[in-house]
Amino acid sequence: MSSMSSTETATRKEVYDLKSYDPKRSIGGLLGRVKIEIGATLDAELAPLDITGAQFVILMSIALGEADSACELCKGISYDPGAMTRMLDRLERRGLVRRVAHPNDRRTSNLELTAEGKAVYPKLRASAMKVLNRFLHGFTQKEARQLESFLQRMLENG
Amino acid sequence: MSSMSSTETATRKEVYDLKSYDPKRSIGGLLGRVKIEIGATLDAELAPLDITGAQFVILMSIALGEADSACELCKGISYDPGAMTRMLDRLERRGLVRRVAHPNDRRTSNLELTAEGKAVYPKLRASAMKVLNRFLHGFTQKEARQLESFLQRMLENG
DNA sequence: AGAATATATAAGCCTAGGCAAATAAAGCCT
DNA sequence: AGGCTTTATTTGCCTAGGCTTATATATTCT
Repeated sequence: MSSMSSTETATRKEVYDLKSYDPKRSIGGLLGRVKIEIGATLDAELAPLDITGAQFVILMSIALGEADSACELCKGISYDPGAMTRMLDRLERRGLVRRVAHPNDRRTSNLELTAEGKAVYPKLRASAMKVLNRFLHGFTQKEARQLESFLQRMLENG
Repeated sequence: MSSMSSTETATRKEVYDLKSYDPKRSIGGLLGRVKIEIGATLDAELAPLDITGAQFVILMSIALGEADSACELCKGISYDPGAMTRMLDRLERRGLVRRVAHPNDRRTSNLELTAEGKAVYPKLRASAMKVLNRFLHGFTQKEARQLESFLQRMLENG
């Protein structure tokens, strides 16, 4: 465990208190703005492919085999089922995704990338990487791993 | 400057490369999910006050004197001007915000919290703090400051 | 097997943000 | 002053997600 600085006491368990909490400079405010900036930059990067940030998330999930049905997709990323139906309609119309009949369960469909979807995937991956690397410019590997660890810990607290 | 580990070379300037990049565990993916989780938790916390997360951001900006017009608000948080007009309409209808004529510029209005808005503000502040502290459970002050610094650096890279 | 329950998707309605065009008021230029 | 540009806000139209209800299919229970 790390040592405590002189401003920390054994009774102070929480990061922010009424005096020190500055909404704008807080982790909450910063996180929101960073997310917006990354999102906007990614959207700009994906615009030539005519793919939105939201579509990017879905396509990546399918490509990585994290979900092979609409329902699993929704669970994985807290997305509304109704919105997911329409999202998949759009991706199917665009020729990137295919709904394939499930052999044992007629309620659901297995989701697959089409040939075109598979062709686009590496570009999506590269775009996301490029954007992230830009925002992480000047970060050492160690710092990046530490940031990942902080965010992971926050998720686990949720 | 920090020293480089054995896995870092002078030529490796970027955090993610094609081999190591795992979209889901990446800082981008984690950031998105943490933002969603914090947002959902804050919404639940604010629900009794009948105030949404989006409204929270606006009210806090006005309360902190970061913006006294719709235009400044939009610039500060990358929000659409049209959406802002309607957002302020809603907040005004709810009696939390007031548009006051600007003495020298008849294009714009100064924004103020009403008495009710001022009364709600401390509750908003406390709610946000509570939510953040929950997600930062187990973080030392030092770690929290480091996370703030990382996010700030990302913003500056944007 | 039959009934009750759970799951997966879809459709309808509502709200809210993004974009573009419209309006109004400043500011500037000469 | 008159005209051009910029700034601030507003409105209409479009898109997309959230919530609720409907429908079809599985699963479970007895």
